[in-house]
Amino acid sequence: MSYSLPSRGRPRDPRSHEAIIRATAELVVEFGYAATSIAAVATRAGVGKDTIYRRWPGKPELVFEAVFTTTDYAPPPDTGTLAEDLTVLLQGLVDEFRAPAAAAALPGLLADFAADPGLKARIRGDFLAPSKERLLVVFERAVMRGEIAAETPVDLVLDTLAGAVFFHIGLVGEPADPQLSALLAAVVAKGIEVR
Amino acid sequence: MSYSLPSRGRPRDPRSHEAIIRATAELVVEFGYAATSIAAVATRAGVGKDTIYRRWPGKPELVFEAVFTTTDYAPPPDTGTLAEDLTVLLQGLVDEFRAPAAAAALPGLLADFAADPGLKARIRGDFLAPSKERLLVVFERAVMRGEIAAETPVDLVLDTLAGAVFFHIGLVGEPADPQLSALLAAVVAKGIEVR
Amino acid sequence: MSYSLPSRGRPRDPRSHEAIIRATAELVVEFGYAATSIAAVATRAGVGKDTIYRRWPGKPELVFEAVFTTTDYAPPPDTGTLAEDLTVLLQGLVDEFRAPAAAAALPGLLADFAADPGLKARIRGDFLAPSKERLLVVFERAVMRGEIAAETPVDLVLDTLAGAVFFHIGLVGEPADPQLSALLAAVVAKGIEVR
Amino acid sequence: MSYSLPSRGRPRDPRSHEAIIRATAELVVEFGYAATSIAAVATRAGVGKDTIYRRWPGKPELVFEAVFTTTDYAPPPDTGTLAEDLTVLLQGLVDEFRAPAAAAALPGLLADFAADPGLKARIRGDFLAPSKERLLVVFERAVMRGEIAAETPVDLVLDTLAGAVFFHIGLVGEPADPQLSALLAAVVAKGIEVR
DNA sequence: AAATAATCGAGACGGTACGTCAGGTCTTAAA
DNA sequence: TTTAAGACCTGACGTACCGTCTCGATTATTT
Repeated sequence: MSYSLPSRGRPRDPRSHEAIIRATAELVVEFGYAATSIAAVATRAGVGKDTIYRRWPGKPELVFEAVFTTTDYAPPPDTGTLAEDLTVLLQGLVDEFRAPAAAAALPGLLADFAADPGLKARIRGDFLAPSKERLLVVFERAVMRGEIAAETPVDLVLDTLAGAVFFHIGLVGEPADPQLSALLAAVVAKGIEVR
Repeated sequence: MSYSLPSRGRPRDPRSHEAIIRATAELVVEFGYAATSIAAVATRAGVGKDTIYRRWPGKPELVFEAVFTTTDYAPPPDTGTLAEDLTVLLQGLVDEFRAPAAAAALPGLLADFAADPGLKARIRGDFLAPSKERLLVVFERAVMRGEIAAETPVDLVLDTLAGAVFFHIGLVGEPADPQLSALLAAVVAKGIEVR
Repeated sequence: MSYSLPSRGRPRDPRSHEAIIRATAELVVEFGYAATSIAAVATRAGVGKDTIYRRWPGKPELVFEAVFTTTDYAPPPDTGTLAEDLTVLLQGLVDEFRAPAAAAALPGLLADFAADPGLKARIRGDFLAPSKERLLVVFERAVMRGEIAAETPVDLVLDTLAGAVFFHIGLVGEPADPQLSALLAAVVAKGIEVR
Repeated sequence: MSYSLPSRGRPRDPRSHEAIIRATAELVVEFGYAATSIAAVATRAGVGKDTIYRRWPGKPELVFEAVFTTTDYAPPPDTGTLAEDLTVLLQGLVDEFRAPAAAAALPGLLADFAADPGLKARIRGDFLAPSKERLLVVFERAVMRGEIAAETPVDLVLDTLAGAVFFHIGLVGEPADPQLSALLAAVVAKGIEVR
């Protein structure tokens, strides 16, 4: 996610970018999303505030990038059954939501995205896009195996999976349950299977 | 949810209480959760700020009460099948989440609750308690009918249902789909049925 | 200085009056004039705020009475010479200004009196009246002794004496100088003597 | 009186400084010292509150600077006699105390300075310093002329003059008497003269 | 080499909201 | 009618962030 592209003049220092991202992630973990101010990020990164605003429109976009840099380019799971594929996929979501920075940032971050009309449209794109691609492949294979119908609503299933994990982990703050992914995957898989 | 109970001295004016609640709900609908300030609520309610702080510890608690005064004491559905019971129950959640004030407040409200350790513990209690009671009854009947196992995890199912609706409606902002409740209920019901 | 006179119903409890005066004097000494609030006085006196407002119009009047209850009905000095009479009179002023409660209250008290048109007119009356009476007698005797002219401006001399003591003691906070009264009296006496 | 001296970053806008000073002086004249709030100053000056707090620690320091910007660098009077020198000097004090802003601000200002231990020490320095320098020169000349003793207590005389004027003009609010300076100067001069 | 231009850290700028506190009035039940 | 208690509205307090701006200085590209 990049936000500008100048050409002449002094080029932007990439070390600033990195320092800002790191400072943001640290502060979010230490103090939470709401208590993380741009000014504090600038101070910790040893950077001027403008250097931040020059690169990101605001806190939501900055924190999003700082927290989700570990964009997983993991290949879609292919275990042979829908339930196990979903388990792997869900475990990825769980891991993502349970990462310290993400866990600390997600509720406030999603709230800020939802509150801004321009950002709201990007929740599905920015937050869920990687998972959706993998889910699509998983579904394709499941359709070919005859496990689910071709018209199974991907978005709704994805919202359900993400919503369940977000609510269970991010909001309610349930302790880590190693069987969560398998349990949820089993329910959903069985729920959408044709027979 | 009440926050005080004095006895001597001038009693608190219930009209202030009501005016504050109404003003809060209006402002949340008009400007959103984040842009609703205590001072603005006080002004619109024709009330001093202290009168608000005397009754509620802060914005989250105030908005929660203002938005969820319509605590539904609806009886648990009893249609005869789990899927239909869940459909009714889910429709209640959808209606609740789609109410103007709730839709405007929920993301920010849940974020503020999640950010405060003291409030986080109350998300399950305050937000989900009514639904959980009804779901428990629905599950009891389903167990008696032999549709689901006795040990079906109520909390996880509830988090899934609420999370799905919150993500789909509240965050992503999908347009109203009259079949959403039925679809989701069918998937989950089938997913947790014993056979 | 009394501010009200009811007649029917429950009579006012004189112990409240005393408790309020004492609490006021204590708080002024402990925290200063500005930091002494009516609410704090009420709490320490074990009294409701209205009981205070029913007897005094506001903080300035209350503190004035609390701090200057020791209204000195001392007779005018009569030592035989103007300089010595003035020394005694001045020592009275110095003692009054150096009393803990008065020292703590005077600057703020005079400021509040000066800021209110209604009270400003009473500075000369309430604060300086007792001293003026005694100074008048002292002057009469000095005139008869031929030390000063008959038309010596009493008010101006009194303002000078009071102003000097207030500035030196109350504002600048000079440490106690036992010779201050004599020194100042000598200067002024010599300054206004006819020869 | 300056309160900060940074070097890096955007320099402070001198127009803000000027606008704040002017707004302060205006408000003090219009509404009095106590009724002049920092917020009101900020609004009238078209300035944020922080811009004020960045330059002055609080209202007393701000008002002091706003009211006494006309620091008189007038040379010490040199008329040939102590009494006339004092008359000129006193007339300067009278003019200063009778200036609209000063008259409106002085009682409250001095009270706030006296109430704060840190500021109290500065009354003699900030308020009286210019007059003291001139009085010292006047006294030196008077000593050389043999009018007064070398050890005449400058501070006490200054407190007396300032206190007299402050009490007579500032507190009691006596109307303008063109002969006041001469009268007071005559008394004090005669009072401290050696013969 | 000189001019142009965008960057950098720093921090001032006008706003807005925060949560607390004081002032002075009003309202209860009890005396 | 007073009392203690305490709620009420108003408005000021001093702090913290917001996102923009202005400074001198630095580092590129363009002339």
